[in-house]
Amino acid sequence: MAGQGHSHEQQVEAILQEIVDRGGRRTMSRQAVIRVIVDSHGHVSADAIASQVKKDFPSMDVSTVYRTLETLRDLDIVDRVYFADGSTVYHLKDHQHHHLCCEKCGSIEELPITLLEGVEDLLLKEFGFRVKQRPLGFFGLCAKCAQMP
Amino acid sequence: MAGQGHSHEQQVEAILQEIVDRGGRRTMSRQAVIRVIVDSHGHVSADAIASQVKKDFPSMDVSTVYRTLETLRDLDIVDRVYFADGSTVYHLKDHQHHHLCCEKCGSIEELPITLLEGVEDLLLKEFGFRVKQRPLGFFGLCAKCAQMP
DNA sequence: ATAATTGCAAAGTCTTTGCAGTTTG
DNA sequence: CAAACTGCAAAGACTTTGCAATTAT
Repeated sequence: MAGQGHSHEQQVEAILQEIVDRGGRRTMSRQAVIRVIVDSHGHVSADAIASQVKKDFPSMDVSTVYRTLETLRDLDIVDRVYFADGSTVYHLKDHQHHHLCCEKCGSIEELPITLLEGVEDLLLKEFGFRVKQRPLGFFGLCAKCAQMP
Repeated sequence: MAGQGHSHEQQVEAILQEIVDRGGRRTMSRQAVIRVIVDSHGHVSADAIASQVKKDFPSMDVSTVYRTLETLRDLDIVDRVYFADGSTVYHLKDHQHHHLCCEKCGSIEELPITLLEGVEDLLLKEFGFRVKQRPLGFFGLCAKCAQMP
């Protein structure tokens, strides 16, 4: 499994290893994509990954990024999240959390996935609805931007 | 189908009137689109609106649906919501609520928008983050589907 | 060797836009 | 009549896919 509190380098390594273990192959493209995801603290768009990777491998095509992303999702290593503002980001699955997304400065702060546990319990007790845990993005103004109008 | 027909009729009328009041024009296309939104209990995709409307007005183009939707959003009558499963729906703004979306049977249940007030207060007090109210969709299994596995 | 993977080009969604003709006020 | 609105076609953003060439094992 992907390592917990180790260096990013090791984490990339662990994920590549997991791909290999499951019959996939170790390639530069995959390494590059995984590196960006790991480095990015857990929330990047496909496009951001592509541009980032192209700095080192200009020949890399977006389709390869999407295919790598698909592979990582199939392996349950990466999760695709659709935010309430319509944007789409990818992040490591062992790094689940909600987000505070500032609409003004674009900053993204992470929040424990447990934040909504109370609400989820209520939905179960009250409606019998079993929520499937999904990282959510709350949009609004961060502390800084809320102060200076 | 004809149960609430009349009150819906009036609601459509009111919205058309509001468009006119603000300088817009009363057209059949708009009336048809608005009718579908009003009838649909508050959550329809652009595509669903288009197919619905085309039953009566086969010549209606999707672009007109999108433009009408844009107009209604500009007038703050309709809201566009991006759900966490990647789907996009439109609903009347005066009818704000969260949703319980069953991944199995596709049912959508409405919840008071106040559901997350506690969480929002916490985010404000704890992080100084001012959440902009947005209807969210919680995905999972509804009571019925949760029982029969 | 041989099966997985990639780059490229093309296609598929969903949504928006330019334009010329039509309709509303 | 003038401005607003519509249909149609085309384009744009984002994502997926077919295929021949490349690469990892």
